Amino acid sequence: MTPGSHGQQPRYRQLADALIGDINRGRLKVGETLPGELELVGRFKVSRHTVREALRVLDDLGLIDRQQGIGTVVRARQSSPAYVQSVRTPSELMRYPADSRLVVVSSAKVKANRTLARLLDVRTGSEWLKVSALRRLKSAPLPLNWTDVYLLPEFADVVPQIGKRGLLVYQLIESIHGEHVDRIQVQLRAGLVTAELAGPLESPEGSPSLTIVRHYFGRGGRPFEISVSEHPGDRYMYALDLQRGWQSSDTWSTR
Amino acid sequence: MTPGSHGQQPRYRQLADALIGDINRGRLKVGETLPGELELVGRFKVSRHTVREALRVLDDLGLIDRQQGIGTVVRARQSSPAYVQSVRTPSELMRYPADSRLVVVSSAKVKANRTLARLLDVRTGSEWLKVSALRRLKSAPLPLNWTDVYLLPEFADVVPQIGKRGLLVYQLIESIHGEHVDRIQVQLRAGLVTAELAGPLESPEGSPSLTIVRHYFGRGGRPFEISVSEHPGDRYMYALDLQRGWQSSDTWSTR
DNA sequence: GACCTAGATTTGTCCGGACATTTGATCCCT
DNA sequence: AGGGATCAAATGTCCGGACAAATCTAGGTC
Repeated sequence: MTPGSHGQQPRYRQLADALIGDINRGRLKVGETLPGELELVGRFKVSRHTVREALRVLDDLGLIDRQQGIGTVVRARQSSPAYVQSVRTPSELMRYPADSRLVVVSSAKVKANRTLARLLDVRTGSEWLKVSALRRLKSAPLPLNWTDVYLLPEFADVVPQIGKRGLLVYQLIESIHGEHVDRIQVQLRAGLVTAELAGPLESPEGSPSLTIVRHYFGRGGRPFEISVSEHPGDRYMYALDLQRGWQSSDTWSTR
Repeated sequence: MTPGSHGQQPRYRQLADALIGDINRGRLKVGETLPGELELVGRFKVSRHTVREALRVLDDLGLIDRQQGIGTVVRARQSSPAYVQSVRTPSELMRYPADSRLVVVSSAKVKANRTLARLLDVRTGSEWLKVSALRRLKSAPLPLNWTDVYLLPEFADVVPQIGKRGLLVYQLIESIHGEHVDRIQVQLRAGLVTAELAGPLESPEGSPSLTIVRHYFGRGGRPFEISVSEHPGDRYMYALDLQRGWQSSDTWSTR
C-alpha cells in the first residue's frame, strides 16, 4: 500500500475501502466473519493500528460487528441510508382533531439568534415572522398545544387567515402565494412545560411536554415555514399506524 | 488514573467523562479551544493514544471539532440527541442505531391489571411475558433507552435470542414462530423519567422522556407483541422526512 | 453425556515513538 | 504595507509492542 503520493488516501482508508468493496460485492457475506486483525496485518502489510482504524470505519458505517474473543462479523451488505417512510398524506400527518381551533395570540418579527438558529436549523441572523398560537378543542376545557410558527417575512399576509379557513398554515401559503411544499421534516422529542408556557397551556411548569418541530421546504430546497409545538404530555399522543400491503394514495413518500 | 479494578471504566473513558463533565458544566465553553493533546498527556499522565481515544468519544458525541494545525474546539455544551431516528421502511422505523446493544435485564410473567391493560390497550387480566431491557450505544456513555417488551406467553422461547441475532423482537417471532406482522401501531408521547428508571437510565428522576409504545399485530388482528420504550429527552429525537414525488419501495404504508 | 480446565484465538486497551500534514504567527525584505 | 519564508504548534497517520479481557474449543475426568 503506497499512500504519501499527492491526493492519495491514507492507508487505513484504502484498506477500509477495499473491505467495504468486498462486503458490497458479496465476497464477504452477511453473517460471515472477517479475517482476524493479525491476519489482515499479514495480508495487507500494515500495522495492527492501521487495520483497527480501517475496521473502525466499517464499524461506524454499521457494516460490521466487532466483539472481543469472537471476531469481526459482517452484518450488513450496505450501510443504511437515512431516509423516511411514506405516509398517506402530509395533511393527515399534520391533522389535529376536527373540532380544534387555532387562535393566534401574537406575532412579531424576530432575528434568529444563535440559539434560535440552532433550534430552527436556519442561518444565524436570518429574519422570520414568529406567530404564536394556542390550539383548543371545543370539547375540552384545557388547551391542546402551543405553537410558534416561523414564516419567511414575505408571507406575513397569511397571518390574518390563520385558523380561519380550516387550512394549515403551509396550505394557506400554497393557496395565497403559490409556494409549493416539496418536503416536510418532522422531529419529535421530549420537552418540559416552561414557566413561560405554563400559564397559556394551563399546565404545571416542569411537567412533560411533547415537542414537535416541523420544517416545510419549497421547491428551491429552502424552508419557508417552521413550526415548534409544545403538547402537554397528558393531552397529546402522536400515533402512526402502519399496515403491510397498502399503497399510499398520495405522491408523498420517502426520497 | 486507576482502571483495572473490577467494573472500572477504561482510562480513555474516564478521561472522556472528565472532559464531558467540564464541557457540560461550562468550565470548558463553546468556542474555546481544549488543551492540546500533549498538554492533556502531561496533565492526566496517560499516553497520547489514550487522549486521542477519549477525544474521539467527544467527537462522536458532537461536542468538539478537531482540526489539524488548529486544535480541538468545543462546539456544543451538550451532545445532540444520541440518535435521530429517520427511516425508510417500517423495519427501519423500528431499528435502532447500528452500534447499539439491547441487553435483557429481567423477564417475568405478568397479568395485565387495569392500569397496564389501558397502557397496552389489551384486555384486563390477560397474561403477558414482560421482558425488560436496556439499550446502550457503544459510542455513548449513557444508556439510550429502557424497553419493556410484552409478549404473548407462547413466544417465551425467543427471549434468550433477544439482542443476539441482530434482529428485532418481532423479527425473532416471525423467524422462530412463523408469526406474521400485518400491522404496527406506533404512539409517541411525552413522559418523565420515573424513580424506578432513573438509576438504569442514568438520568435524573423527573427529567423529560420520550415514550414510544409499539403494538405489533398479526394476521388475526390481535397484538402479539407490545413494547414500551423510555428515552431520556436529551438522548433521542424522532424524525420523519417526507418528500413529494418518490414512491416508497416497501409495501408498508399508513392506512 | 456432563462438567471442568487449559489453551488458543480474537478484540480491547494502553504505551511509546516517529513522521506527515495543516494552520497560524512571526520576521525579514522589498 | 505587502509578500514570502520560516518556524512552532497542533492534529493526523503509521509503526511496533505488550498485556487484559472475552470467547470458544479441545481434551480429560467422572
